[in-house]
Amino acid sequence: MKIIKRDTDYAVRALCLMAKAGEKGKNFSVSEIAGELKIPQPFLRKILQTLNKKNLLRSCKGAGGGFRLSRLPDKIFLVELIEIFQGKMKIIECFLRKKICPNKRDCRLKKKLEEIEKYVVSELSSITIKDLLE
Amino acid sequence: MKIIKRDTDYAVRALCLMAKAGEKGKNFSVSEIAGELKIPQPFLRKILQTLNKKNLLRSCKGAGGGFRLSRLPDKIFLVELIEIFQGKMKIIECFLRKKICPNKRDCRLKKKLEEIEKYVVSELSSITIKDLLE
DNA sequence: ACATAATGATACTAATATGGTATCATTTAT
DNA sequence: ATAAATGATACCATATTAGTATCATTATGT
Repeated sequence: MKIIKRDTDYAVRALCLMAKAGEKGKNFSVSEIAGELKIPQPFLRKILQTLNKKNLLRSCKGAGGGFRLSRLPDKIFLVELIEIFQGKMKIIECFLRKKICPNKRDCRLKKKLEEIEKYVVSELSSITIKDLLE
Repeated sequence: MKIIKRDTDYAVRALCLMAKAGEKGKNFSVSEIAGELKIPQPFLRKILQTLNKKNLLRSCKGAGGGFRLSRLPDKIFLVELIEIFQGKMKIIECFLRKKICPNKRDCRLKKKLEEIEKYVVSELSSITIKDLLE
């Protein structure tokens, strides 16, 4: 079972490319990036538009336009990207949906799952696009 | 994004029911469990058959037959159930698929993701059906 | 002004995974 | 023999994921 979906993956790669080449403020057109990374162009376009809406990129319309990073690579966190494209990770929810566990509040399992989830999120929060470059 | 799928969830609940009621060796028919837990019968049947194939249950055909646990509840691990129905969790794979990361072996990211994955698996391995009962 | 090259918005389609049914064969208790 | 169960397996329905198409808008260069 894969935890990272394709769009998240593509987003990460595109951001890395931009960060790598990144003289400050350089615009990248979708076709430029798609060509380089061999990602289907219109799909990537949708992805970058999403990143733009979420303020991770800034866009410029018109000839010579494109996208550029709106933050430094060390301020773009993996967990953020995952949440944008896949929503928050929920490890817990299902087991507890119909209170399989009789003593609701202080169930050991719930606590343990919450711990795991917190750990994962916090670790993923510590990874940035910059970390992927070096 | 939900990490636990429905069949895993149902499997857990069914096993819990069996463990809870469990005088040693008691058989449960599919319809009995499905009725109790309000799970669609034929779907649950498929799930229990899978558990039987994986030797978590033993089955008995014919009138009065059914399924029973083939292990003590404290020997049935969550992570095992997840892997049966959903395959191994793979956090890493995707980011590294097309070597987004240039220095292949000693990349910090890879190590970190591996760490996270190991932690999650080991923590899930420490949770058993028995833990869900008390 | 106009052609061109880009993104914005959005609707649509294709492929795959998930959730669930149906059915026939086999086994066992009564 | 019959009824009550599982075994095996093929099928169907729905949801999610992956990707395309298209028209509108905006900016640039001539």
